[in-house]
Amino acid sequence: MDDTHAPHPASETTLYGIAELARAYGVTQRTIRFYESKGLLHPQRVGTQRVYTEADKTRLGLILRAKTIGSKISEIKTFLDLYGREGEGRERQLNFVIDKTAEKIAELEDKRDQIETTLSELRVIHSGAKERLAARQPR
Amino acid sequence: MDDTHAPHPASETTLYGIAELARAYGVTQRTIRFYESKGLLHPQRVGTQRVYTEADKTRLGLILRAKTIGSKISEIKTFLDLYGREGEGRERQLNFVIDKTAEKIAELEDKRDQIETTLSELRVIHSGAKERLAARQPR
DNA sequence: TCCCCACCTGACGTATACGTCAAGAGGCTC
DNA sequence: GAGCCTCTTGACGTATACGTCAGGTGGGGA
Repeated sequence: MDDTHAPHPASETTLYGIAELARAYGVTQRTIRFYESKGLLHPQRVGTQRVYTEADKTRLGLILRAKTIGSKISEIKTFLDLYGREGEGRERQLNFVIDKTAEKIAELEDKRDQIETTLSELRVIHSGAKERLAARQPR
Repeated sequence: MDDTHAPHPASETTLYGIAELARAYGVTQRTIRFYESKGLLHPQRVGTQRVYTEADKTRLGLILRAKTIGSKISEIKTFLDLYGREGEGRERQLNFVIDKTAEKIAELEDKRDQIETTLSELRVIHSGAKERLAARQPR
């Protein structure tokens, strides 16, 4: 019965070292430690070493996605809270979640629209340049 | 015939001072000068004072939009070149424009998709919280 | 003419997001 | 048990994007 270290099933109890996690997302270990220092991650420890669960991994994924869509790290903290705090039924909490999500939604919709505008402009430039190139080389 | 300073038509020859331009976009004069120092703007001068044309204003608008969708200033420079360089027919230029626009388009489409993903998640959280709040207050 | 106002150019300060050593500890292997 | 590898915690360095003085200039208005 030597299945104590079976790594394949990637079940809910799979654990990761910092190096694995870093490779999984293409970030450095320094980055992961930095996020922890900012209160975004709270891995367990085995002695001094950090051990990450599947949930931690998911959380890091959310952090990185939040970053690429333009959130600052200080904002990401409350952002993550929204994902985690749904369950809380206290009225103040609910109102907080409702307000903050509405705010974020409006913000992201605006950003998406600006991206769409830019996209259509870039497509015009792109196809225009292609046509002009084709015109120079009739065959 | 004292129409030498008619400011209303906002025609193509309307000129702006740095203060007006700053107010128009809600940025500081420092920011505008900073962008100039990075080669993003090239206003005319009257003595030492900067004078901006309608084209300069449009350009600043593009810069700010590029910023909000996540471009770094060093990237914005080549980005602006794409908008201006369409006319150039030299083959290398055309290929450069085609490649760079394709690159940017792919990048922005990816970012837009991540925003859409986040938006739907936030909408779920938002309406979920609203329902739960309604359930606590039957009337 | 004096003064204020808006503008100018450095130059240094600041917040964010990490990168990069330095120095040390625990575990594996030969 | 010596070397090597991976991980750890500081601590300082760096790039970006401005903010914030300090000190100076030119044009009006009272």
